[in-house]
Amino acid sequence: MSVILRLLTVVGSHRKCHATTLPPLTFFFTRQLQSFSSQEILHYRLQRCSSMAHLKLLHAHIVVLGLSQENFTLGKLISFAAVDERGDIDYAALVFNRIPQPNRFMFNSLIRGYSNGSRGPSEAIAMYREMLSSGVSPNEFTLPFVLKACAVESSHWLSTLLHGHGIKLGICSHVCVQNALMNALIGFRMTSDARKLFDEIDEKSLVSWNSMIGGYSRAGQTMEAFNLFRRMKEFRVGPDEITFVSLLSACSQARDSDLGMLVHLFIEMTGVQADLILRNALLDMYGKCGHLDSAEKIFRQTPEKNVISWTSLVTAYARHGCIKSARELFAQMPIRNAVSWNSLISAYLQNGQFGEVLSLFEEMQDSGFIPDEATLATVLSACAQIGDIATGKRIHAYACETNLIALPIALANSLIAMYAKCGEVATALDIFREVQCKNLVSWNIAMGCLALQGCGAEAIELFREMEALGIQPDGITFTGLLTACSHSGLINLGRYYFERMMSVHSIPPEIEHYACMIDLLGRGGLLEEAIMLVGTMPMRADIVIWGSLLGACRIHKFAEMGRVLLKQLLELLPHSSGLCVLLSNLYSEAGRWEDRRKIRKIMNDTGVAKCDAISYIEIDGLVYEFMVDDRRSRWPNSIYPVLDRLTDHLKLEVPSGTL
DNA sequence: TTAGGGTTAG
Repeated sequence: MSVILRLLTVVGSHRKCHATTLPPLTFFFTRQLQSFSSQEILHYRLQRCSSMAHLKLLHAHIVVLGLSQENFTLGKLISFAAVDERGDIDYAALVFNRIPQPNRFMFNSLIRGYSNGSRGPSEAIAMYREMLSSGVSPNEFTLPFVLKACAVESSHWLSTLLHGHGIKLGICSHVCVQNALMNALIGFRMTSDARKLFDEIDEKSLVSWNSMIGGYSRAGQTMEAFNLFRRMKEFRVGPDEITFVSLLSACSQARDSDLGMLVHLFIEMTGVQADLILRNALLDMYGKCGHLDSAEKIFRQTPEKNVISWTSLVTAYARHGCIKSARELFAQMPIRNAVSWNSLISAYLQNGQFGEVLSLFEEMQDSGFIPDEATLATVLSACAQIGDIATGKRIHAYACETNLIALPIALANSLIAMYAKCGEVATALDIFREVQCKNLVSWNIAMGCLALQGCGAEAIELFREMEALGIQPDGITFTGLLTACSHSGLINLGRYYFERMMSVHSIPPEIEHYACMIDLLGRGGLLEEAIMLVGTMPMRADIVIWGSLLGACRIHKFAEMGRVLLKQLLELLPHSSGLCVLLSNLYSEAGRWEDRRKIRKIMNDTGVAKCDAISYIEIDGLVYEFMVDDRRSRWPNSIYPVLDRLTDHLKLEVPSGTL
């Protein structure tokens, strides 16, 4: 039968080309064809369908042959339109909606199509509901697709309900249903529950192993992923290319090139076919781990690269300081998408080239690419850094236009940060209050920004609100809270929260928490307590800590203590420009010009350069960049008298020695 | 009578 069916294609093509003069062999098979019904031939052609145009032609045949009521035939038609990547789900739905009593196969095809689609999986769930209300019973083919839709929609309660349906229908023992339930839990980040389910699967398939290894990889649990990989051997299950992709992804996230290289070796030893996805995963692993030569080698050896191959290498260059190479490679890309643009744009953000971020954003739109949430969040971050509130507001308006119902939480958080850092604290708080599904990041941003803007009391109030709502804080929350205490001079409250952070919330203090506390104590004149705290730190004090301490010495006129501290530190960190500048300033204030000259000479001789601090100001929608003593001719002369007046005003307001 | 699940870039 299959031989004859294969030959049918030959007959079909001959009919097109040689309608009048068929060769004798083809003529023989044409006679054989007569033994098949028109319906059988149609089914065969539907199975071999190659495009929507082809499908529509076959649909016309169905109508002409009077088979419009044949559910089996229509099922095949719907299946192609709904499921095949060359299909059209709307066409499938159109046909489906004209069928008086659609069967289970048709429902399953549409649910599968919707769960794979880019328009969102809610239609898959709606179709499942319609299936139930039509009295059509789901089977083991139905549940995996609805569960997939649930995982994307984050409908944990719905997946629990479906689990119940599965038990009632007696299909939960099917390995595909179990894998789908496990994958839903992985999607909800309930990795340990997924593992329990995995352990309960009697006859695990390769997909079960790959799903769980992939789950650990996505959760950043690298060791668990590798432990499970080792156990595959005990169960006599051989890995495939998908197993290796998940393992490499785990290595990339952990920046563990040793493990990654072992996986590479294993791939070569097992002789698994390295397809494009696996090559891309290898490229990404080497790129993220900073092995640019190996990443380039894989890139060169990949014959048919896709946009992911190119973007992975652009990202690798950008993240390892080769921004010029990243830009050049980006220019050579034969195909780009929003992710490629975002990769380059965020590279400039990380590099502190905020003006370049904004011009690339313009270029991206001029090239016809639609910015997505990640683009907007990156550009908002640049706006926040340079105080470009005008562009920030334009992005806000754009985001509201394109997200008619609600702003995605990550974007809302970026907006809160942008407004707060640009000084519009009230607008930032309005957005924060309006966001329905705030996450911990939202609270941390709002609190941190209030603290930095000097609104310490408001930040502390926000923390109390958080506690009252039962939201568990993290280390970042406490950095904001302690900064708020420090900037408001609330020494006792700072001590209280620093202690509670460990005793109540079990959060071990990191170096930034110590820095806040030392700053708080130093500003309060409690130098001795601050120095003692440095002594109790489980990690080495960094330049920020010493800077806080030295700053306190300057404010409180402990000049001699500062100089002793600094000279000792300079022996430990001779190339620290920050320390050299601090010492130089201390000598200037004490009028010790010769010592100041010496330290400046050391800086010049040893190549310790003072980093130029760039400031930005936005006036009437234009962002101006300037440095200390910056008298470049492009600024209007009228700016200088204003700056001088501001400096005089500050000198009157701020205690001497702090300016 | 039709068929299914797991993987890569910002």
